[in-house]
Amino acid sequence: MKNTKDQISDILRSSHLSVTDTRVKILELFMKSSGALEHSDFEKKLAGQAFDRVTIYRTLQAFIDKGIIHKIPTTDTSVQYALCRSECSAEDHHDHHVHFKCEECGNTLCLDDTDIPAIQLPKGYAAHNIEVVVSGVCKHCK
Amino acid sequence: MKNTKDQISDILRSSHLSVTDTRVKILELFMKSSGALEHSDFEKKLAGQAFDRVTIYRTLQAFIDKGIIHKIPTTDTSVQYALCRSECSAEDHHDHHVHFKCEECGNTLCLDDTDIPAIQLPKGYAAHNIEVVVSGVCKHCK
DNA sequence: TATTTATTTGCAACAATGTTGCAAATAAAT
DNA sequence: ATTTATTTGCAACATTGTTGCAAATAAATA
Repeated sequence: MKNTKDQISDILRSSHLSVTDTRVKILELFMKSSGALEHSDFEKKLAGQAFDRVTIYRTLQAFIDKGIIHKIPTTDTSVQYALCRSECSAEDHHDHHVHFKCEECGNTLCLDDTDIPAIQLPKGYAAHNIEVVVSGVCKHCK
Repeated sequence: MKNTKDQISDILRSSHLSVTDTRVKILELFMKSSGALEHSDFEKKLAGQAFDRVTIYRTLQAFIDKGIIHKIPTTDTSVQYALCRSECSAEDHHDHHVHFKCEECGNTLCLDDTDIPAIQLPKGYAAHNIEVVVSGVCKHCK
């Protein structure tokens, strides 16, 4: 049974990313978090510690590129990020789960076991990807 | 058969909004457009004409508040807006349709007649609203 | 382990986007 | 036509995201 630091190093190395303090720290925060995180969460959580804003942007983008995290759509200007399940890779994502945004606690969760239903599009439309975001009240807030 | 200007005045008046140049112009652009629009589209389309950036922000917010337009979720920082169907009001929205983003032309469309399927959430979760955004290739680009 | 090479970081500077208060302008009500 | 309420434009500011480049760090090699 490996500790978290080793797990994180493994993830980074298998994605061909150097193991650096910022990347380890950001992955740790993702693993500790129950829900999705956005850029400003990292600025807050890492405040005081010497992590540059720009480095956080670049780290999140690198994680996206490597298929370590994925984005969740929102109706505001924030961008929500969540860890991909272990089966995801840069080439082949299968985040085919529903996202849930709780109106009470504000948290956004991946419902990993809730499948996205098939959708019958009008004639002439080809679907490559389907995003579903449900909002409501989560089980912790009800 | 009413002309567009009269239709627009009616929409504004029935939403208890004064009929002003900016509001009429922005509603016209929505009605002319085949797809969703974002803030920067208005800055571009209205460039040269004397419409303030702040006024555009406030106009879009007012239209949201009154149920004239709705937002469409995205994975970037843009905010997409589209006209609500006539049946929508400030109190009662029924945008229960699927949104489609074409990867070719970049346009985002409301598929007004494509219903959102029921989703079986895990025990303890209550759904209030469901957003579905499909990306792929639209019928004009295929 | 020491050195070289490749990658990553932090900084500065900038661009784009969004917000607020307030006086002037305009629309609606009287 | 005048009063009242609403909306607008401006200025100023806050937040968010981007780029180039030199210094720092990690990985690869000897």
